[in-house]
Amino acid sequence: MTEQAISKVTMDKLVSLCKRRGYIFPSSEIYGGLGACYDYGPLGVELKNNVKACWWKSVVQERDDMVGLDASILMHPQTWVASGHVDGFADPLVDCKQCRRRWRADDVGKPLGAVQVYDQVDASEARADLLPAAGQIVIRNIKIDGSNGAPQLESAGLVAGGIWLDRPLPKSEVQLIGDDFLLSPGNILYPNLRSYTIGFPLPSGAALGAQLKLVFRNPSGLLERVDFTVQFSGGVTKYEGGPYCPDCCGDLTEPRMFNLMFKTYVGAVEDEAEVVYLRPETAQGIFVNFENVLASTRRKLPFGIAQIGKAFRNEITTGNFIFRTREFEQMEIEYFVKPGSDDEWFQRWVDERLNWYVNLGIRRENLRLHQHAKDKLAHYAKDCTDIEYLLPMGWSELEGIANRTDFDLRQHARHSGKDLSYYDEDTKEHITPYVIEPSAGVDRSVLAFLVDAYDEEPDKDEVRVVLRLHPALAPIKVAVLPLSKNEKLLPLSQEVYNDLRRCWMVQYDNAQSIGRRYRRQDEIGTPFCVTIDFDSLEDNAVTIRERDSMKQIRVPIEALKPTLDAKMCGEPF
RNA sequence: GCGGGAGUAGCUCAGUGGAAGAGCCCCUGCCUUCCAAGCAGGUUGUCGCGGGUUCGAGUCCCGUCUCCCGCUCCA
Repeated sequence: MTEQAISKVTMDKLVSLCKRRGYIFPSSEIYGGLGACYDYGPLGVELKNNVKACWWKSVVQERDDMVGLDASILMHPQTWVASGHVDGFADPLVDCKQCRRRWRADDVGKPLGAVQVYDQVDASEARADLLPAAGQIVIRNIKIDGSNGAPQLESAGLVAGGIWLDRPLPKSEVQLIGDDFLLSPGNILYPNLRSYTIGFPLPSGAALGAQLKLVFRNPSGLLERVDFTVQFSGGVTKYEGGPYCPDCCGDLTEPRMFNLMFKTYVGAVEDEAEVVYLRPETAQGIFVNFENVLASTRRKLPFGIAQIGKAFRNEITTGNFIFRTREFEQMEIEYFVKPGSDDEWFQRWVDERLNWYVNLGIRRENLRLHQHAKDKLAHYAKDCTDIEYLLPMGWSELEGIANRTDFDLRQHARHSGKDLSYYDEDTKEHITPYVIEPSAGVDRSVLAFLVDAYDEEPDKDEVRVVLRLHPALAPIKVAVLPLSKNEKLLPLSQEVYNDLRRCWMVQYDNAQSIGRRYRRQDEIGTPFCVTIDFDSLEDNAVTIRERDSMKQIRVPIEALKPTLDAKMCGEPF
């Protein structure tokens, strides 16, 4: 069922439906659009508001330990210095000239340093005990520039070369895997005070002055490359610099800076005005208000602050409809806990948040948790688990739950000079709380709810398209449909419509055939249709038709509201 | 930014240098009866933009803009 359902929905179909029915439009479309910006149409804004309302209800209204906040988008510029965004949120990027892949300059490693080539190695210096263990360095290749080195490499001579790494690597993590000419168990690893020399036989054809490339995997699993010139006198060779493409070891372009924070100016005269940023995350608005909330609401640990709001990131690469946009909306919680209880609360929030999606109708098998490897964590995080959804283009992150430790509060205390500690009355001491941050994307959630709800089923020669949205999320809860446009049905239909619309978003539609109107409501996800027919004029009863099963029940008009209410709260149809 | 794809009706798309089209959608009318029904009508186009070639360009050439997908990161 799942595989089938997923295979039915494609981004193209969904994008088309969204535009056709008024969920989501490309931004500024009459001017040709603006990349990666979208506008929520009449139905989209309802869905999005419902998603936010369900979240707010779940994490604020129904909890004792949470309060809300709505901080401004523009904040004091120092905020972003303290948070690390000014320094750390500008990505220098490089492109590989060979394979065209793009990398963060940080990720491609730093130059290895000098290379020495020896003309002779005394076998007694071999330190086989240092060759070892877990696989981190892999020497994969050595080439002679300007030729396809292979023929010359077949008869490796007795001469040995060495690579001198400026960055020493732990011995226990060093492994030389020599499945080609380069390495054999006899290869030599010289430990040095601050570096290693890895010995290897030079190809016999490598003449004095030959240009060599050494390519190997570094501890992160990325390729690194050293270019050097053979000098049999034992001297230090020329070092070509780097780094190189971690994927193919091709040459990279110069790093280019991309600032991921949108800048703007406070003050009407631009060149005298102060630079401020559009916030790249809502979280900092919570941290800077920690003391205000604490003082005004008399909270005790553990407690949390929830916020929904726009955030802006000048992404280099956007795309995938509303999944990755430069302007987006977040639903964030900063949940403050006593240090030591952070691991437990972290897990509780992961469970809590996962259940939220499931309770709103997303199939569990289309969700998964992804725990970040410790060495991939952001600088502020001790732990991080993503909630991922199986979108048509693959598993994609909807929400990240991070253990941010006390990093943010300490940073803001330091930069602002204010005391952001919490007085623990149990232990009579001041502590800086740890914080668990469940941070969800509104737009991504909307997309996931739409994708998961989208269904097609055969209907004679046609296909019935249904958005099986949870009633709490559906933009229109009820459609009121007179069976025909006959005037006699009008007064009662209007009466029912006007009564219901005081409770829910209701649509009135008398155009075209009843079947067509049902299908239209199915396609926009309306869970219930109420039909007024000629019998209604006599018996004061109407028909409720349910979206998913297309089943119908007849109820007295006076029982209509409570019946619909019960059905929307999950009573079986 | 690099690579690929695409711009023709609200949507999906066809269109061979010679009158801008189809299906769906939408709207109006008829119908006393329940799942995109039928019948009769109807609206909707700077063919992305600007040049050029040509008697004639949606079609060929050049330029340009925009959007989509992938590559990095993240909500």
